[in-house]
Amino acid sequence: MDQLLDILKKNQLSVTEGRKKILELFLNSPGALAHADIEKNTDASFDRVTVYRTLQTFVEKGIIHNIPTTDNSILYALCKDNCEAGHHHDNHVHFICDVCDKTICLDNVSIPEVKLPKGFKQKQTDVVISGICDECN
Amino acid sequence: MDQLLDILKKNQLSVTEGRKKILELFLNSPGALAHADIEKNTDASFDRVTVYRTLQTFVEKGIIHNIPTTDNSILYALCKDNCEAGHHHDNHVHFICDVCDKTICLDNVSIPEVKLPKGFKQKQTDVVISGICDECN
DNA sequence: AAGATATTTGCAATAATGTTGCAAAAAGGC
DNA sequence: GCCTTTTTGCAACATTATTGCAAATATCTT
Repeated sequence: MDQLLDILKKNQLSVTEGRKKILELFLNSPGALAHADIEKNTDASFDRVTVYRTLQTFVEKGIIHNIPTTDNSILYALCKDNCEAGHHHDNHVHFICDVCDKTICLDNVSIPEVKLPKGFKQKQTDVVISGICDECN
Repeated sequence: MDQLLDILKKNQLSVTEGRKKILELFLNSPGALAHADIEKNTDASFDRVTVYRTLQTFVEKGIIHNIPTTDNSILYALCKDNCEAGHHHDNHVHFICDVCDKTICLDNVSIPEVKLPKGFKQKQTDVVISGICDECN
């Protein structure tokens, strides 16, 4: 029943206040979160270091993944479906709204095929589209 | 004849040592550069602040553009062709090599069309592919 | 080419962001 | 409930980025 515990246990993580709260944030957030967002929304109940380490752990376990940005920040978003195995399958497009500044995972929009020149071996493809999102339009 | 002066003057920028040297770095670099790379390669002849401001100016003028990354760094690369007008047209794919860690602009690989859900307005599309580049393969 | 004006640079101070070691606290197993 | 393992928080430190202002440099004018 409790989705939080479920996810944590599935990944062999001890259930702690910090992890629960941060994971809850992600579950309730429509878009991606930056480290700063998380610090804000946990109203300083955790040490900065804990947030760093929790995010790192979640990425390693495949609970969240990070999204490329053009500024010097890291955005994190929940992995859907079958990422939890340990390796990521984030084959969806990320959208950044220029108006509300939110980043959204467009789970239904899949990454198109890209043909690379000879000699290049392709492993991961990230697509980030910016513009105006449906809510701000 | 001097490409450096040409670019700077076209963009109504005063020609200074710093700008010349940094722009030269970009012209001689096959891939993208991070702020740290630039500081290294100018062997501390400029203040860090100058580098920051120069990069910012170049981005504003459309001489360089920045490339999304999943770590907390900003990569910059020269804009080709007709970016210089002021707004960017970086419709090429960026490739990050997992081995040599270089980022390369694949000018010949164009960004595929992506259909967004209703309500989304698309402005800029960035595609970042990681894997192994032709030199490391 | 020299002076006047506008722009750019470097320094210093400050802020923001990220990392590491270690002892105390909390979680999981029995 | 006790013991072992894991996680947290603190402190100190390292790195990266920003701002104001005076000095230096570039451009313009004549």
